[in-house]
Amino acid sequence: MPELPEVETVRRGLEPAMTGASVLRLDQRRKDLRFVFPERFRERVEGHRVVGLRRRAKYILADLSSGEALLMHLGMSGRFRVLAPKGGTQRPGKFHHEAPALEKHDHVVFDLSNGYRVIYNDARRFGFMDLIPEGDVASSAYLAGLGIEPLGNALSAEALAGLFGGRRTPLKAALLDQRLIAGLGNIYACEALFRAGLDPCAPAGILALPDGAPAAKAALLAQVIRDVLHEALEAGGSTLRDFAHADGSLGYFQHRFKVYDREGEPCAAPGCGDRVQRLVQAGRSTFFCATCQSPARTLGG
DNA sequence: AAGAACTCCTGTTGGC
DNA sequence: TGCCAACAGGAGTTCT
Repeated sequence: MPELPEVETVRRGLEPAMTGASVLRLDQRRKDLRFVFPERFRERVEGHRVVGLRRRAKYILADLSSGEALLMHLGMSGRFRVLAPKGGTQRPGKFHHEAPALEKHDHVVFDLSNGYRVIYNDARRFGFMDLIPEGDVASSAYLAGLGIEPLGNALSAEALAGLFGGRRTPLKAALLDQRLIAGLGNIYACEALFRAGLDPCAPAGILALPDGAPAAKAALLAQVIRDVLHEALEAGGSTLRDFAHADGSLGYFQHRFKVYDREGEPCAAPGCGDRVQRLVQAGRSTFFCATCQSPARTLGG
């Protein structure tokens, strides 16, 4: 499920349960997810406090008092359930004795000193976890090559032109390339291109002028990427109130996508009248409106 | 060396 | 109802 807004929503949901609490017990219920768990995983986590919870791109990082960071990636189907302690959060050490039985694909269980229980569930097991010394996190193979965070000021017209300039790979593929922009996935790549009126098949290099300066559509694309991510974050955040029962997908279904997964439906643009089409790029479905995102409009903007 | 194809795994959906 | 193929929000590796 997770692209950047979903991962950030999950991080915020985990925060009250994990930040400041110690991991009393870690139950690792199989030897691997996408990769084998780190050596002595349980021993290296148990007894240590979660000093902070961060996010980089689609990774969640729990900084531990041991000096290591627990790095977690949700892959395609990873999700967390957060079970509140019986009697509320003001009763440290009280466990939810009536915790429901574990479910299929529950792979890791964290029991925390504040009574919360956090369960990682991942049917497809494309997710993974690792432990990395704090000082090596930024230079780790996971994070070192990641591109810019798309939520902040780093995503500017100039940045887009610099990253995409000269590339002949399709715009859609460039948006999915985590080495360029870190955090976009298939949904928001489709949605952003629709909002910007850009042809997913157009070469990424059109965002830069011949002299390398950003084209007008680079500013537009940067803006709509930020917009669509912020809107998705708000949709996720709106459900955070009862995140104690969250499964990570909360907020997700509230989104109303303009093109994603809407093949054959009318284009959402007023007066357009065309229908959303689907094509496959680099093995992934691209949804778009051939009228609103025509090559002519793409070049014109 | 860029870009596309293939790969991991399981669950869901849609067609017949 | 069963059966089977296609597809799924990610991303590393392997090909051309």
